[in-house]
Amino acid sequence: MAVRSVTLVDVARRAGVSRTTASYVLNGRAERMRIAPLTVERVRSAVAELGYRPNRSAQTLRTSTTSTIGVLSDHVASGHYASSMLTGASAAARRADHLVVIGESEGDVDLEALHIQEMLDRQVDGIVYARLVTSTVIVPDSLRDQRVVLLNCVDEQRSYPALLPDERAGARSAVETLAEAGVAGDVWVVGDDPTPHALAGPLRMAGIREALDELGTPLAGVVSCPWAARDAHDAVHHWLMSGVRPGALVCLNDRVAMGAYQALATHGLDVPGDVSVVSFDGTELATWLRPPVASVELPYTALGELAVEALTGAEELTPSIRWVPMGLVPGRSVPDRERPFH
Amino acid sequence: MAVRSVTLVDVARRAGVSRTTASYVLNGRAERMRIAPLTVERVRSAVAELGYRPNRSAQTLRTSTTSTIGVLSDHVASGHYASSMLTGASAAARRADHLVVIGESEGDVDLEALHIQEMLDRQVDGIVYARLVTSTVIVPDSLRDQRVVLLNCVDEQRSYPALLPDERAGARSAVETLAEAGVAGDVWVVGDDPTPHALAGPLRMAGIREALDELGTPLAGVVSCPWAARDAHDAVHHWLMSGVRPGALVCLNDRVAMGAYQALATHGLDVPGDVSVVSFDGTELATWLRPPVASVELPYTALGELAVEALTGAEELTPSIRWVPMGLVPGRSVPDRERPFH
DNA sequence: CTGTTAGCGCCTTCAA
DNA sequence: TTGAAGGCGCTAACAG
Repeated sequence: MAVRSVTLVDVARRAGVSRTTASYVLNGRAERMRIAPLTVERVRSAVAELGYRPNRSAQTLRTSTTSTIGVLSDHVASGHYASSMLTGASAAARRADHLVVIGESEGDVDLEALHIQEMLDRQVDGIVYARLVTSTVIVPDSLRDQRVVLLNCVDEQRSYPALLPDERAGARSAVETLAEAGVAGDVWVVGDDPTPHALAGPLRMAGIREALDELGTPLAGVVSCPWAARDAHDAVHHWLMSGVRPGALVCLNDRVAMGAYQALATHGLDVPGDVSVVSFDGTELATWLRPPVASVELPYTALGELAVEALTGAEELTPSIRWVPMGLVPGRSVPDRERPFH
Repeated sequence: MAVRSVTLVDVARRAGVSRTTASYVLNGRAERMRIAPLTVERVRSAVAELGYRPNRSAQTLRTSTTSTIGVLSDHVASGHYASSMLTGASAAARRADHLVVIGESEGDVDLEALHIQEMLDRQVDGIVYARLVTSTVIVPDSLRDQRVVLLNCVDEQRSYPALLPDERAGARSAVETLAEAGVAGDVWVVGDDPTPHALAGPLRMAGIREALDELGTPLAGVVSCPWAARDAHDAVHHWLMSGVRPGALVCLNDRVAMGAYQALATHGLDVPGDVSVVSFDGTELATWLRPPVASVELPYTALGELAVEALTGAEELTPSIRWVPMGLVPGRSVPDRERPFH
């Protein structure tokens, strides 16, 4: 334990060179300093033989950098699927030889402040400020002048670079999926119920409307309900009671789709035989439904990766919004496209 | 940015004392060093007025401690609900004035080794070695002689402290729930299909058998299937085709319960009217089903908290297994207990 | 290419 | 109580 670890001096001695030379070699300045290849080799071997590892704290004290990225979130690490954002962040960090430290505020501003303080004290090289639900945020003052990237949120003043799921484009691809299957003629939306500060709902609606417009097909109607399985079930059930028989449903998230499925089943309606369904979020739940529902996926992993890449990369950070593409998790909730034989 | 931050010297000067004194005050040695209360006060104010924050790297360089805990996991951060372990870890760390750094190996040993290296380089004060699925592991050699706590796993040699969900007790409470509702007379298990290295299945089965034994009721039977919604549906559907009409199902996890629900619905069986159901894992899925299924919850948050508390606490770490209680997420999948009127 | 020198900010004797 | 001094391990400018 306290075996006094191997230091640069040891390496230098072993390689028969000066500390300076050893340092240069390890910092990739051998070239510039025109150090003999043989010398470089000797240093390298010494490092290997001794199992030398630079002392990060010493390096930090000297350079004020830590090769560490902080990820600050409200609930991202907990409960939900959104934590795959951390997977993306961790992977990207690894690639850049960085490590990720996390801080979950659980929506508590004071807790958040403490985490920020801890991270700044540790001189993280950058901070990802993330939200579980796409929203507009007020970035704490303590983060001013720090390297920050907003993930799944934007600040009112647009003074930070932000990464957001491209919900509009995602919504369009949902509609296109229906169109390709030839069932875009009678499309209903289930779940329109914008939560304050949540941006996804309106964007999804906008994308759906746009796509239908281009197809020259009107939106048949909207069934409003909160984004929860139970509420969706009740709303759709009630709605179906009125005798409507929709051709296709666009559910604004997977839980809503689950509720809709339950109601459709109660009414003896088959998916995709009688009704086609597409959904949003692309959670595992989508694949568990029978049949699995085609769902426009929230690109959490990509968001995490891009945020960390921006922070670890050399490019300057400039205020901007970057829309990250959403993929489509295929399902069997839409009929196979009729393929003309030729 | 490079405004040369406030250092201890500044504080000392401002307080009109020596660096030594300031240091003592900040490290809680004022008492022992018999420093005048007034002096202490002056230092405290100086700290506040200057917004002084000790430089962590300098402290680390000097003390070899970082107030940082590493959490190493295979997939815990990703996709699944298990990430609430990180919430627990983060919260416990915060309470102990520590921060959590994460490393996700994605099941790759080399990647894991790299993360371990990074963490050790940064001199984390302890490491949580975690697994998404309860399993037996081989702890990497590089972790020997480090402060390590195993979370949701054990090593063959039992040479580390380990935290495991108390599956047996959890299973017993599942059966008790059925018994209290008076429906423990015809209990079937759905999902027995032990994955290699996964420990939960056998423990759950054992607990169920024990509890039934004590009730003097035999286990009616077992429907085997992998722990997936689709497989469970198919297995239960097939089984019901044979005409069996079970009184109660213990599903070995929530996805299995979901599949069972689907099959029961197909056969016109009502939950809990015709069949009672209890399940395991306590994921959100359990609450989304109709009716929500009562589920024995995996205590991920508690596991995370306990692991970090063990690491940040003063007590010595000794090899052991600590069984962490599993709560019951209530549902409406079991009839209300008949309450005698009196 | 190399050795020297100077800190980075903090903790911790030691002698005053 | 305090000032001086050493050192944690490393980087980097500078004069050979």
